[in-house]
Amino acid sequence: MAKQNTVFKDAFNRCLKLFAETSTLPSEPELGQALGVSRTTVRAILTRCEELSLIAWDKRSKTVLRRPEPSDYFPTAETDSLAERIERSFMRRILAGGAEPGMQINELELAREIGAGTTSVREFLIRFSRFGLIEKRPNSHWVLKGFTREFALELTEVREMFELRSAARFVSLPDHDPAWEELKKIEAVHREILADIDNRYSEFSELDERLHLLVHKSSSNRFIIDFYDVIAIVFHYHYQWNKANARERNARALEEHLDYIAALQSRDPALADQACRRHLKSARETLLQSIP
Amino acid sequence: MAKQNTVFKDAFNRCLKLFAETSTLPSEPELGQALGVSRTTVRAILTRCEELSLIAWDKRSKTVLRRPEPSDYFPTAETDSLAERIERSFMRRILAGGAEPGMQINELELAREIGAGTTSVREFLIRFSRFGLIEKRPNSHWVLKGFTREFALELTEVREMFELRSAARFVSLPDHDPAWEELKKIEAVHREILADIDNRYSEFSELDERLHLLVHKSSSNRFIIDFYDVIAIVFHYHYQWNKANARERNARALEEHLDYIAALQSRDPALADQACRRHLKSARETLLQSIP
DNA sequence: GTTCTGTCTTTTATCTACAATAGACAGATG
DNA sequence: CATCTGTCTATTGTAGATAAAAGACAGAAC
Repeated sequence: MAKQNTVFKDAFNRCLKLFAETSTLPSEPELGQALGVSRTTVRAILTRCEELSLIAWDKRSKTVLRRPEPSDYFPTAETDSLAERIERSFMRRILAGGAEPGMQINELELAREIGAGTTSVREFLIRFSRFGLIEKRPNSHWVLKGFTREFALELTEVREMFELRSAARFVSLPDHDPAWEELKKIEAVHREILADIDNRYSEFSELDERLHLLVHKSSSNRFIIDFYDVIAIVFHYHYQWNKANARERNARALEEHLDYIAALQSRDPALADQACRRHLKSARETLLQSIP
Repeated sequence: MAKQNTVFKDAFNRCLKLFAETSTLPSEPELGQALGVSRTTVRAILTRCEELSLIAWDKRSKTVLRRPEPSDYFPTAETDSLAERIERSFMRRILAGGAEPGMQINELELAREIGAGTTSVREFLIRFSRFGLIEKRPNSHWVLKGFTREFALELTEVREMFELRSAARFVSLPDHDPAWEELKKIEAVHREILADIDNRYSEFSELDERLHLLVHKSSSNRFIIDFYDVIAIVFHYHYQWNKANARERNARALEEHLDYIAALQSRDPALADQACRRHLKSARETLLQSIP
């Protein structure tokens, strides 16, 4: 195989969901727009729909013939891009399987294990190297630096610098900036989750990312915003493997977030700075606790 | 060709220079150590030396037969790794040739122009993307974001945060830290260059990198240290294409460096902070002046 | 005349293959 | 017995090939 057709399969699945709403489909360019793919892919989707007798298609007329059934969809395992699969496999490997710092990483072995070509794995490692967890020895292997205490401290040091700076920028945003609107929405979701914390505490992870990314974005600095990727991936996988006391931890973090949000909304730099520091401090402690 | 033998060629050239000093060569492992290559490469070098009648080689005895001549060396053009060649070509292209922001970057075209395979170019672009000058549209082209005023401002904002933090860390380094020794050496070179500024002003660029990297390293933070790569590459190429008033600019910067160095040596955090700010401010202005 | 479709070309994503390089091991040498 | 050399194997760096996806263009349809 040269290229996986995951774009096609994923867009196909998303397209079937559209059928629930309308009986006639829009034009090819419009569909492409809606699904975020090119016309070439749209036509491939339509062709397949026709083959499955899901639609009747003749030039501009496209009529839905029947509701899609579960068996019409591609299995979700096939809709993930190769890069996503590699990332997941790799993270599982280095987080779950005893990954001692200093361990060597072998491209070929990794590729075989994941079932991908070496090129893809290699490109993944290059992209991943900016997270500071691995390092290349030229003409030789990669070295795993490990998710250690030092790593967490270095990460949070930069994170704190960046977020404090971003928060300071945030409070001085003009009133009409859409960030205020988004902040309100985020606040509302916080209250919803807190009201039903026992059932919904696990939604915190996603919300956390949404709030902090919003703050970082107000820095208008590509390096600060890009760095948030590092934070996001670390916390994302961190939440996945450290579930001890998740309910209480998340409840407390939600409260801190609400303080932080209120401080931002006050437009008072000193208040925002304080609230930001408080929250970052406890976020750091939480992260450090999970590291042996 | 599968892999360029630039490691061999470069090590071969460096090996010939060793001949000037000794008439008998050390063992293979020792040579490998000295040249920073594996034994396999050492043996390839020795084999070639033997072919050229440069040495007599029988097991452990390796005697130099004659001085190497210029024609024995590989041309320097062949000793650069492919990655270096790609970087240079690419930088020339986007800095010299009218590189408007928003321009599309074509992997295949770039590869043909540089005379490399697409894989290498692709990997270069992935690595390079962390410098914030290009961005990928998945399944489609790269977009050049351009060396703009905003870029320079965003870069310097982060640089200033990082360097101030590093300088603060520097003054609290223990007395026996080797950084103090290196700082002294750097100071001495500054004075040497200033004493003969008319002839040696162009050596400033390299010295600048040496000093700032030393400061950044004292942060002991991989993210701060890694970010210095971004600064270094920008200033490196910046110096190459903005030579107007280079003599005066560099002379002034050298003086500022000396103040900065003295402030660091004073171990006084407030003094260091001040001197650092002053120098960073003028470095930023210099950079901005060169952007239209 | 604008937007759509049919067709074709270009470019990316990925795999496979192979030379360069690193590295391992056993026997040789001092 | 420690270090070196001869030999062999494993892994990386790079090119080339190919299917998927993007996108360009002309003529058709509204």
